[in-house]
Amino acid sequence: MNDRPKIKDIAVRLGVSAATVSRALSDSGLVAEPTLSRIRDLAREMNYRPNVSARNLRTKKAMAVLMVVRDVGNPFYLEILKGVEATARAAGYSVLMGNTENDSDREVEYFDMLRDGHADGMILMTGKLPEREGFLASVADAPIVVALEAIENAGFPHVLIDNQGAAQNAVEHLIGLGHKRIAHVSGPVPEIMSIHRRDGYRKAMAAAGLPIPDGYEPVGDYLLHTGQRLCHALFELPQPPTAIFVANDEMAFGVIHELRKLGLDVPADVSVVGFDDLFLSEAFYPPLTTVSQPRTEIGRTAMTMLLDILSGGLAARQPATMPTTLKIRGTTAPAPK
Amino acid sequence: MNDRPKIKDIAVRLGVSAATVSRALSDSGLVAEPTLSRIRDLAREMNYRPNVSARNLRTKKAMAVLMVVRDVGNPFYLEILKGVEATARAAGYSVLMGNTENDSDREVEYFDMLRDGHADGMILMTGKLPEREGFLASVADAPIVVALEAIENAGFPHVLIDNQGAAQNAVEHLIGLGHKRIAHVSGPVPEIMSIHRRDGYRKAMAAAGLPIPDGYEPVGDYLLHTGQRLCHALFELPQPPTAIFVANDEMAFGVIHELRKLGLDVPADVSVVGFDDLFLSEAFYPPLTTVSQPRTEIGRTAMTMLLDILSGGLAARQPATMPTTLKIRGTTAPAPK
DNA sequence: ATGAAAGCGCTAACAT
DNA sequence: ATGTTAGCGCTTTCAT
Repeated sequence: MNDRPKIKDIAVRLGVSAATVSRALSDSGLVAEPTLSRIRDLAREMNYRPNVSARNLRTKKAMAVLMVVRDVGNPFYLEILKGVEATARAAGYSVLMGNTENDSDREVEYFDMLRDGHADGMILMTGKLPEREGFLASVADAPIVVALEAIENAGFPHVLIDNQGAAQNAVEHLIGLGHKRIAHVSGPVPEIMSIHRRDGYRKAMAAAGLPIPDGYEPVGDYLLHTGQRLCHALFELPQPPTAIFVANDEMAFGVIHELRKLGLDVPADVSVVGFDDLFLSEAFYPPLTTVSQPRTEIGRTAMTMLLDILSGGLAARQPATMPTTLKIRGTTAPAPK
Repeated sequence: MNDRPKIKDIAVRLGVSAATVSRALSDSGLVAEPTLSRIRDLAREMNYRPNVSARNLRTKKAMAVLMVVRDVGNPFYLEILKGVEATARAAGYSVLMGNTENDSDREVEYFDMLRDGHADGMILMTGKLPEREGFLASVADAPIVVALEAIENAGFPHVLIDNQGAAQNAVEHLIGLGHKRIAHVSGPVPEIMSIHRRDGYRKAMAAAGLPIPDGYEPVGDYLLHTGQRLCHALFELPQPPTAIFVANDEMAFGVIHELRKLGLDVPADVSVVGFDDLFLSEAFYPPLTTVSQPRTEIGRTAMTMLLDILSGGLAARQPATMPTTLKIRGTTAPAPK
């Protein structure tokens, strides 16, 4: 296992030069037929694999891209990864996963991996840049595509969904069902994605002339147990809601779980809408009404953009916006009397 | 971004040799104090990062390990990844994710990544080796740790759970509740993990003197919709079960979803036990009774073993067996009259 | 304690 | 169409 053959071994055994072997193995079309086959055959026979470090050093490419997310633990990212991976593989790139856990140091680390040649480009899905002065300037011309989240004023190409529109649409569905007291469990709010979804909620409420009472917009963090906690708080208000629009499915599961503990029926007493459409959302009970995003497609698009940049193309300056659909399932029903 | 400083840049600016810079930056303890600090300061100031390809080429190490799973789409692996990653990072290694989707070609590809220097070692979680003659021999002495699944006759160190014992325990719980007609939705059955879980089921049934009627052991593949399909088939049998032990949570969700469609109540009409304890299993309705595995711990242990091998240590020859616990929640109840 | 020089395995000019 | 040569950026003998 450890005595890996190198190009020179093949060259010596065949009485040709290392360069010829290299050329033959890289489909350069510069090696003539008797030699070509002999080299390829022997390479296969010897189970030859080019040493990536040597090649990368020479070509200054890693043929790898970095996909950085804020939490690998969130299955939501997995399908995006699949889209990214499929597209990357087809182009001969491999994909490295980066996990920041919202830690600024780790964010920096992944940017460093770009600089030290670990990867050639990056798909960033953590709505922020490391908090260091001058950081933005130092990476402004790096091959980076931002997906799902937005990084403003950086000039990076983006792949987005219309969070505000989708949220508004979801809340309108609730309003159409006759709900008046609709609360919103939001994401971490300084972040753009959370703000957009909340804006959509507010816009729908305003358009319908519905008030947003104090305490109707608790701020969450996309985690299951936070959904539980915030739901509990909501029902200690003097006027609890009859419907809740939750910023993601994971928290929505927590909300529904807590509702059940409180003895409330979903959707008879309280309607719930989520956002993401996780693979379990339909099998959940009741099947979750939620906003579905084309995740694989998002991954594919982001990677395609990145490949474009990597091959010298100029990336689109306006973001690609992917369509969402509201999946109306079992957690929403007409408002109780 | 593209004009990355190299060791020589630092050396020139400081009037020292490249070798000294390299030594200073690698904590070799061979550089004296006035120089040492000057080098380190300048390196930081210039934001220097050693080029990994050059370093790896020279040292013949990648400082990376490969974690290969059969389906990145399964959230089950994410927590294991977290354990692996934490341990790896602490030792200065990064972790690459490999996804085989049960495709033999892709399996080979990841083994190749070991040979071409992409990674130094591998944590394998796909209960099988690529089907090529002589393959086992060709990788027998590679730094590989097998986790969750077993690869027999290969001499690789393993991190396992007692699948059979845990399964048996789960079924005994059902039996203790008075169930007689207990079915088992298994995993893909030529594979050892699936077989062990099924053996546990059979053992418990045999010990209680309970028969396993025809059709009571449908073979699945760990996927949600397969759980649905197999559950449906189970209830077309002349004597349907009153309890089902399902080989993983994902299929268990499908089973429960289907049960509901069939108008059957869980757990009043049918009890269900899963295996895995996914992060959503408790928030599911009813909260899923299931076998919980120490996932993070499994990842940590596997990576620790791999580090040990990588640093020249001899790996334990007998597998590390991690404890499981049966979480009794809301999907199991006494057998209906 | 530091420098000089060699070389990891590969690819890409530049010859021929 | 193939060989020769140089060098990617780093670490590591071997000198001094």
